[in-house]
Amino acid sequence: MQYWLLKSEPGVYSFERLMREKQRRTGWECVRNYQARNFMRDAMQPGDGVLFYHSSSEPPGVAGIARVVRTNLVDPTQFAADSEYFDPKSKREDPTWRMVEIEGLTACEPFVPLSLLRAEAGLRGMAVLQKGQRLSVQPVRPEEWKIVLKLGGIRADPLPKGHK
DNA sequence: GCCAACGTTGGC
DNA sequence: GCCAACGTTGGC
Repeated sequence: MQYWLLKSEPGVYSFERLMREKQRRTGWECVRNYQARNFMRDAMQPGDGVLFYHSSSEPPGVAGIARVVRTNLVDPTQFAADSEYFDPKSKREDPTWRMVEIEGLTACEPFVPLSLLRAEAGLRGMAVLQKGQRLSVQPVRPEEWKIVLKLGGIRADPLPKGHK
């Protein structure tokens, strides 16, 4: 079991919106980056933990946590001709873009702003804090997961203890 | 709005 | 396969 950080602009899709979805679930559509695609296709597993990160917002930071429900699903937006995420090169029989389904679990209370993540010694190596890191799907270490939950006031980790 | 960092595109 | 040009991300 592994942990991940997923970025979303709250103006486009927020953690609050996820929590209002039927079953609190949504397909993580519209990712158009190969490295992120590969994580969703090859590495993520049902049951993995997700830090839901709000980017391009004031302030940016972790809004809540979720879990991975299903992985390596076909992103339908690549075939939607009227979508800005339409990919004319993608083939039905071999779709280029994949997604995962996630389920919202718990909001951070309080919200964990980026500035607080930066101030935390134990998070120095966290991917989202590294200069130039723009990837929208990032692996998170178990220690980092634990620290962020603590900062976000989530006392009881809702996910089963991971083991390597 | 700025701009550094990074990814993608396309000519050669 | 190189790499310049261009587009995007995302914090500030």
